[in-house]
Amino acid sequence: MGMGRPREFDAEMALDQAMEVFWRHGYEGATIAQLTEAMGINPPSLYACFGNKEGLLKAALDRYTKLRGVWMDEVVAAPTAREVAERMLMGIADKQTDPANPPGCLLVQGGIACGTGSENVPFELAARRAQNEDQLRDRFVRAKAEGDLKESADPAALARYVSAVAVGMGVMASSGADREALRQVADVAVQAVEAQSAAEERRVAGLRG
Amino acid sequence: MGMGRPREFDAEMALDQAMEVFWRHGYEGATIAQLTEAMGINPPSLYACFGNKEGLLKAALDRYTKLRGVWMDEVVAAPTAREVAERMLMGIADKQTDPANPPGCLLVQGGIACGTGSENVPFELAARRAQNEDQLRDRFVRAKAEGDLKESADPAALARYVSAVAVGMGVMASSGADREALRQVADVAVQAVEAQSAAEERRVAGLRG
DNA sequence: CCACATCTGTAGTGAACACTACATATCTGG
DNA sequence: CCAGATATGTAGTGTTCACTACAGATGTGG
Repeated sequence: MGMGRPREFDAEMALDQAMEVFWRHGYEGATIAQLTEAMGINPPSLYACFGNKEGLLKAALDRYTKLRGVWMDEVVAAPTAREVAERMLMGIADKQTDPANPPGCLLVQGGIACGTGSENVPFELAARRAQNEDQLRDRFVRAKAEGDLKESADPAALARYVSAVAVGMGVMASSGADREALRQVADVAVQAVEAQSAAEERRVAGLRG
Repeated sequence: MGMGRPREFDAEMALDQAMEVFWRHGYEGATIAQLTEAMGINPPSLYACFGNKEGLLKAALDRYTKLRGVWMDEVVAAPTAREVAERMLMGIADKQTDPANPPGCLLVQGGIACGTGSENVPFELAARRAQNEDQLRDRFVRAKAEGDLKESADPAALARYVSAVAVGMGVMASSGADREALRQVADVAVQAVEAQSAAEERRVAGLRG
């Protein structure tokens, strides 16, 4: 038996376009008409390929987090917790104001609150944000074990903190904050992580005695 | 001429109910049916009183920011920049997890991204968030003038930073973070403000020389 | 008690929404 | 070249949306 007519569009390219629509308008604000037009296909092709609107969102999120995961790996490869935070937040300041993309972060813009029938969309986004937080926490646990973070540091709290700042920056970016403003936020934010570093602790202790 | 039939509902009580619906479902996710049911009125009463859905949102935001403004006044009344940040972020940790309200912050939950026809809703929310940020900035300008913040401190950047953390905490709260988790974030965040204090600078300088 | 003005409840309005039936087109395996 | 399988484009489907026409109710000023 034959394997049927092949699809005439590139699913990944179409996903990139869908991602941008969700990114700009959010899940509920994005309409199937906008999505299909951006993807260059008709509704039946969309539904045959992705199931429904929520399936399309999940596929777009998979692609987004996959691309982002490569970058996050570079972030946590930084030698110290302080530099991890700096790379992460400075990188976010740049990425969230990159004119090649809609402002902000898809994991925030996608939908913080949704109406009846889409309640699990915010959960879905939260789960993806939590993955980033877990990756940061693991890195900070290592930093503490290595003596990079001081003994009293709480890796989970630090990871939550960096995550929270990242999300806050995303919201500010989507409401018009420019790159310089976000970098200033990142710069201040990093100082809280620095305050947890063992090197900083030793520096002050050395001055003291 | 007569002044017509008096309205049979309390506009402020109705607004409180509408506020909660917007808070929980966002602007686009909230339907007129949900709003009218929560407010205990019928659509014509809503439209006669508030114009349209967006007018109702603005009225709810006015009420929200008015109540919040009282609290913000207490926050900026703290004696030092560090304590301003601490009161603000610790208070937010508590308020955003208060079971009496939906989790998170209306100024974030209301709508970060919206569809065609509601583009100004995110702007409206951003403008209200900016008011808080301005109030913080003014307070930090004063703190710098008073010698509370060190000479190299940037009050605008600090205010943006505290605002960003507050927003990030709001998103985390709405996706299930509990009070203790938010307090940990606030605790770390405050340390960045502390690092900008003149007292901290003097303490380190005193140790050095 | 009457003219007028405003509110309220019922019952819709057209538009936009996510989604799909169906006929047609294009492939593979035999 | 045919049968089965999958994709595509056209043209809808029913539902839900924000919003309102209208008639009756309830107030004030004369």
